[in-house]
Amino acid sequence: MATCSCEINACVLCEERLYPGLTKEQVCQIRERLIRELYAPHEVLFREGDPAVFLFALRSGQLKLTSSMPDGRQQILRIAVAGQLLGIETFKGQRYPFTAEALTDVVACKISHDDLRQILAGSPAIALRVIETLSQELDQTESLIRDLGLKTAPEKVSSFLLSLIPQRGDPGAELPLRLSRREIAEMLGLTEETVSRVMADFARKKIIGSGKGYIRILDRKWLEETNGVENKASSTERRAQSGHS
Amino acid sequence: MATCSCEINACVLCEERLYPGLTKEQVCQIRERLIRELYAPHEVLFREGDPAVFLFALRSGQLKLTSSMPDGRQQILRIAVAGQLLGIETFKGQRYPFTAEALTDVVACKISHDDLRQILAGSPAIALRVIETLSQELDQTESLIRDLGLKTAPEKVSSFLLSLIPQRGDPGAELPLRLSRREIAEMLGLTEETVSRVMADFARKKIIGSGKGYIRILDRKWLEETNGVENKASSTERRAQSGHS
DNA sequence: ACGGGATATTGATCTGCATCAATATTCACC
DNA sequence: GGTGAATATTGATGCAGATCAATATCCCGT
Repeated sequence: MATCSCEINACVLCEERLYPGLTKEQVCQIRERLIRELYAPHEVLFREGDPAVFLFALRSGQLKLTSSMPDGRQQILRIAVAGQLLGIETFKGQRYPFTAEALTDVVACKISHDDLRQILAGSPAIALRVIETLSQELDQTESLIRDLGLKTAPEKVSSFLLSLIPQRGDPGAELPLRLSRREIAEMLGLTEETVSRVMADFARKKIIGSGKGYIRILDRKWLEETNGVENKASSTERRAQSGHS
Repeated sequence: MATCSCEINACVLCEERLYPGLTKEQVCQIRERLIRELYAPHEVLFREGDPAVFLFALRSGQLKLTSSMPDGRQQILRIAVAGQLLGIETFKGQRYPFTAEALTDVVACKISHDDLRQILAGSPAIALRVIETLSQELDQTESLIRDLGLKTAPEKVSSFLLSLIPQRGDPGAELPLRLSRREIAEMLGLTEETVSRVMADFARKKIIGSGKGYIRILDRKWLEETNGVENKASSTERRAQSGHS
């Protein structure tokens, strides 16, 4: 039949335009393999070490992906945003390598590995889309490595703050901050005290304005210089500004 | 025609069995888009910030992927091994996000983004293969984040040493060590002095034996405990504070 | 509006690793 | 096999950020 009741499942895997060569029937067959799920903030989609049965296509909202050590130390690997595919690291693996926890209300489509594999085998357009998503995730992850491996605490925080700025939209507007100090610390490899101190310092210097649950970037240029990634022209005297003693 | 002279280009993208639905002619057409290249140790395939024209499929050898800050601080993002695809992060991007430098003799197949896109659009088997590779790279990168973000120097070095052990083969054998102390440090977010000290300490404790250009794992279990990933209650169980959220 | 737990700020001190420094070893090349 | 440059080891000292500690503030349910 030409219609089915699966529209509610709309996500990165089920937009009709991704299947140019397929009939509506076939598209519906694909869609029926997807299970739409809703999660509230703090809900866990899956835990590190669990058998990896499903993948998740994130339709809306944000997740944090964390890995922890037996003694309780925890690291945020990445913040997943709408459009990304979760758990693809287990494409050939057995267990989820991280815990996925909702930061906001989340809508996600769940699908089994085997089903995804079949869909990919039959639809190059979807496969391309997945490759693009994975590329983006890899890029995002590599950026975090840069931050963790060679930046000082203020540089890390600058980097983090800059990452909050949306590509489109007013950069001077209030930006929602969904992570606690502890979570920011867990992302940047710092302690919450250090994050708090650095952000207080930034606020004192009028680099940012901070309220509860949001921040406002007041001096983006300063952050971009402090975060260290930008222009290589002023490389020589750069290090002077880092600590004020 | 049924034969062409492109066999020399064999790599992850050009194994015939990956194109089950295609004729030999078509496979040869794909292969002709690939350019095989050879690199000696220390040769650079491309530099961070260069316009990203080509992707590289690594056929044999190892590469280090590095990113550096204007003041010279440098971070190894990942060691790429045979089978991986390089520069896919730029699938939609403009510039390489890292420098790729050969650690060993390297054979790689070079291909333009557009050509790869066409191949992927026409061959789901290849696309699946690329997805698997990307998954592996993402997993590898996430592991490094764990090391960088929440491990101490000895834990980092343990982690690194364990990563040298091949899946198959005698774990007690001499393992080739292609990275200098400085490079190990650049990978783990340490200094070369610290790496040297930790490794000297490990050698003193008979955890490893070290010679020129190789190391030998003498006490793998100890490393696995020290690296912290497995269950370890021996040293500090008092820190575990069951704080969920 | 109140009380109590979670989260954040701020201060004082400690420490793991960086930094600075001085050899020691290996390697490349003639 | 000797000479110098790159790499590695080892020691001494310093500091950024962790840790410990004491409020302060927010948040939510009743």
